[in-house]
Amino acid sequence: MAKAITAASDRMRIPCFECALRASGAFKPISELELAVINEMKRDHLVLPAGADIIATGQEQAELYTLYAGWAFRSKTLPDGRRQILNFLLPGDLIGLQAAMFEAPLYGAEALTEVQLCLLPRRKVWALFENMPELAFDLTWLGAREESHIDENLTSVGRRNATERIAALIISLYKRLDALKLVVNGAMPFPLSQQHIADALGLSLVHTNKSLAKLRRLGMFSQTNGTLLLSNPHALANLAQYFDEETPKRPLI
Amino acid sequence: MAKAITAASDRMRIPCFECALRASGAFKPISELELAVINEMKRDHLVLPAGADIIATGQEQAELYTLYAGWAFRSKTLPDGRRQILNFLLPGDLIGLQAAMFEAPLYGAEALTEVQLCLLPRRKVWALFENMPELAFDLTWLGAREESHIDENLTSVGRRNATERIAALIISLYKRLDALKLVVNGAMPFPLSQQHIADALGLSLVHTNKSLAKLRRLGMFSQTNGTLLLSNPHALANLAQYFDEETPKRPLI
DNA sequence: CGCTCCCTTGAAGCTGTTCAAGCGATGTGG
DNA sequence: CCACATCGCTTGAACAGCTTCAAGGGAGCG
Repeated sequence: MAKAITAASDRMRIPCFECALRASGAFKPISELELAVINEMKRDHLVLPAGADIIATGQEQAELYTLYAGWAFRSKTLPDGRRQILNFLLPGDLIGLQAAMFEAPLYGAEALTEVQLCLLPRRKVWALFENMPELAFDLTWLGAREESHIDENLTSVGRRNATERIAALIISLYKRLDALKLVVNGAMPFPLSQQHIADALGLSLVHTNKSLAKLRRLGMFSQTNGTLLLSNPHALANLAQYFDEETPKRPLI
Repeated sequence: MAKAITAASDRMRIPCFECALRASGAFKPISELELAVINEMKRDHLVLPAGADIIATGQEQAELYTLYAGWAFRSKTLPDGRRQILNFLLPGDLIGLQAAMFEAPLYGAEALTEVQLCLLPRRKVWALFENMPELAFDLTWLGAREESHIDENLTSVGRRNATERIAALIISLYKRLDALKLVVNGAMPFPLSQQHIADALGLSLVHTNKSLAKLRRLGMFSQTNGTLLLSNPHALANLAQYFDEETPKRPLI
């Protein structure tokens, strides 16, 4: 599946008019003009291998990206090395809006699988606000949506116990993937390692492993190399007390 | 200090030209035109008592507010009643941007002290994007700033122990209040109850109490009716491994 | 073959929760 | 003006959820 990566990043040319992601139908319809502006703004199409830094914490002047394919995550690391994963990023998600607004990002973003990124230069963001209010609004909308995901994460880590946290994480990913038409018969791609889950949920690796095993024993789901099969999403949502709906038809920039 | 509140909300008239908050000098300079537009947009100036709902979870079509005076917080509650405070809001902060973008808010916002609010009708938000890109940009900027606060909270709750969490919370409030010129000789207003702290940090009330006592015993700070006196902010920041800087000169809408 | 990465399992111990009780300040109605 | 309720803070004690330490196993790869 993973193609050979020679340099740190490969480049491809994919005009926004031929965007496979948009063709999935999961996104808000868009006018010809808006599409042309986005295409104009997109400077590059990058391919990065799993584990690559998309935004590094030290870095100045981080760019803005749209995740075109693959999974990524944002994280924050304390001086002594403790790491917290803030949220996971799926196709269509914006990466680096916060970083583009400030001088230096306060977090890092990393590719979790091989990813493809649409590069939207940060110095063109302002032009969007000046010339294309619809798209500027969409940008803000996507920022608000990301915030709502972190809100949910924070409630999980603050108020749910280990098994509930894992259940909530899986359900929320399931709903997001489902909206992207990436769930087939209850089976979803699941490239997270147990360490990723632990880092996202504020748990130790060992306890994450045991809680996952417990949920499997309960018959909630099964896993086979990179795929997770949800037998009963409803039961899992109940266990997690998770009832947020994924917002329908979001914009894609 | 607290004036008598007769109805659920009192109304006042404060034109943005006479904004005491802006006069504090903590905010980004603004053009005459922008100020006029904000003044035009501001429909009302509300006074709500402590404990009042600013945004209720069920509510549709929540409005957008700027907190003019007092403290508030956003929170999320699970079906079984467990509550997580997501972040605290101080003067100059926007309330309800996320809610204004979606149909229904996914969280609640509540006054923690008596508050004064500038009401910015949500149906005028779009006009801002169309006519005043500078202000629309500022709106997005403020959204990104709020997200960075939640990022920090999430890292606390996920990866810091009880005393570190409390230390980090106090330091971050201290820095924000300091930027607003609300700290006098290391003394800051501190209206949070221990229950608020517990709900914000994912701790039980009892353990919050004991951890607070420990920090006081360590000589980190002292509390006297609604005021917290920080003896050594640097030591507290070290203990929390908290080193984020409050971004200088933010916009005020 | 040996290395690394990820997952798994057992055991011990600590951090934080839950239960329980009491205290002082504030407010209210008889 | 006192009796009584409420609210926020405090403290002790028992328990449990989660962490840490330790060890081992399987799959993929040079």
